[in-house]
Amino acid sequence: MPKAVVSEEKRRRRRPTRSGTVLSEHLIIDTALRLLREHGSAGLSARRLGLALDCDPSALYRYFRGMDDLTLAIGDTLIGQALDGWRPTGAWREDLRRLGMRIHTAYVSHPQAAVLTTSRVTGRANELAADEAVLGVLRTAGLAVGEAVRVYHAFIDQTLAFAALDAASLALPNAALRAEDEVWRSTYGHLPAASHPNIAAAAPLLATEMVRSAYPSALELLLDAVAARLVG
Amino acid sequence: MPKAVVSEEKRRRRRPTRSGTVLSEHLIIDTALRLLREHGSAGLSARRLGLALDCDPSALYRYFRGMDDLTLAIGDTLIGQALDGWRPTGAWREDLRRLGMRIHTAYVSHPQAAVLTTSRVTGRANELAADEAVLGVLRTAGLAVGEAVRVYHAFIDQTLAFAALDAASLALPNAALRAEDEVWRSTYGHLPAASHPNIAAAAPLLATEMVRSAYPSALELLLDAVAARLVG
DNA sequence: CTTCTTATGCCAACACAGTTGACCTTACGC
DNA sequence: GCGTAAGGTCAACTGTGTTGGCATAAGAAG
Repeated sequence: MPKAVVSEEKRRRRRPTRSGTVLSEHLIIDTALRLLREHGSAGLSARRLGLALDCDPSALYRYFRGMDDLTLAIGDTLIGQALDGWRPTGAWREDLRRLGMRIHTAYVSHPQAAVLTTSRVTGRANELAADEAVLGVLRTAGLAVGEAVRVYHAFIDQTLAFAALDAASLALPNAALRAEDEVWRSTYGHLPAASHPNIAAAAPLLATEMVRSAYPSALELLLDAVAARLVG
Repeated sequence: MPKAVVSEEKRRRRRPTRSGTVLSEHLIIDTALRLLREHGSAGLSARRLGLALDCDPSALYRYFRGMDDLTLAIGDTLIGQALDGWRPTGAWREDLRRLGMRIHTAYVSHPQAAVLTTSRVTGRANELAADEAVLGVLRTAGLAVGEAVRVYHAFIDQTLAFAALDAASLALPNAALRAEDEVWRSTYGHLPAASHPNIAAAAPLLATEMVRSAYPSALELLLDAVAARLVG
C-alpha cells in the first residue's frame, strides 16, 4: 500500500497492466463513471473497477487513497464538466441562471455518480473555480461582500440540494423505480377521500407533476430575491 | 428466511430472544437510530444491530425484508416525529413555515439517519399524512388544485433537499469533519488573491456563513412566492 | 548499451458486510 | 395438554474495502 499517493503531474513511470492498458487518474474516473451508469450507484466497487480496467483492485490505491478519495475526484470531475465552456457575459442574472442550470444538469446527467458526491466538499480545483465564479458574478453585479456570501451560500446549497434530490430519483435501479411508480399510482391514487381528501383530489396531477424537477422555479425565486436587493 | 414479513399488528407470538429481550419493529428502529447516532451513518449494519439487540442478525429478517426496508421505516419514523403535535391553525403562512421547519429539524436532529432516508419515497403512513397536511394547508389558503400541487412539489422537495444537505455535513464523522473544516480554513483561507480574488476577499465571511443552514431563508422566499400568487 | 532504483502492478489475506436455508424451540390457539 | 407454526439461532455463501510483501519493468544515469 502506498503511504502517499503520487499526484498525477509527478507521475513518471507509466507501467502497463498485465493486459496492456496503462492506468491513469483520468482513465480510472472515466471507467468509474461508466460502471456507475451501467450498474447503479451501488455498483461501483474496487473489485468491479479492477475487473473493468483489467487490473488488480489494489492497483487503484496507487492513484487514490481509497474509494472515498476516488468518490471526491468523481465529484470534482462533474463540476468541471459543468464549468467547461462557461464564461461570464456581464449580465449577472443570465450568468447565474446558466451556472445553476449547468451544475444541476451536470449532476443530473450522471445521477448515480451525483448521489455519491453532491454533499461533499472537496476543495479540489474545479470546485474552487465554481465558487470563485459565483462570487465573482455576485460582486460585479454590485453586491457587498457580506451579502454576496449569503446569496452564494443559498445559491450553491440550493443547486446542490436539488441536484442531489433529482439525481436520487433518477438513480434508482429499475426495480425500485417501478416500485416507487407503483407507490404513487396505487397508494396515492386509491387513497380513500375520507381520510386523505386533499391527496385524493390532487392524485392525477401529482403523478405528472412529481416527475419534473422543481429546481428551475426555485432558481428563479432566488434570482428574484437577488434582483430585489440590487434595486433596494 | 421468511417469505413475507408479518405486519406489526398481526404479530402474535412474542418470543423472547436468548438473552430475554422481546423484539419489535419499534425496538429495532429505536436501536438502529441509537447506533446511527453513536457510530455514524455507516455504522448501521445487520450484525451490529444484532449485537446491540443481543439477537442473531438474521432475526431482523422476521421484521423487515432487508436493511433497505428498515431504512425506509426509519425515515417514516422521522417524519412521524416532525408531525407529532402539529395542528393547522388556519393561518396558512405560519402553518407552512412551522411544517417546513419541523420536518427540517426532525431530519437534521438525526443527521446520520437523515442521510440514509431523505431521498426515498416510502408511501408509509406518516409520509402520507405529511403530504396530506401540506396539500390541505395550500388548498384552504385558496389555491386551486393545480397550483397547490406545484407549490407542494417545490415545498416538499426544497425541505427534503436542504434537510439532506444540512444533515450530510452534520453527519460526517469527526475525522472527516475536521478535515472539511481544515479544507475551508487552509485551502479557502490561503488561496492566492491573484487566481481567486473573490474567494480571497470573502474568506473570513465564508468560514462563518457556511456553518449555518440556508433553509430558513430559502423557505421564506418560497412563502413569498405563494403569497404573491394568492393576492394576484 | 548496461546498470540501478524505485514506481507500480499483482497476490494473498484480513475483517467486515448482507442475505439465505435449515433447524429447533417454545408461545399460543384450541 | 397438544399441535402448529412463528420466530430465534446457526452456519455458510458471496461480495466489500483495505493492507503488506513481493516481483518486475520503466526510466534515469553512466
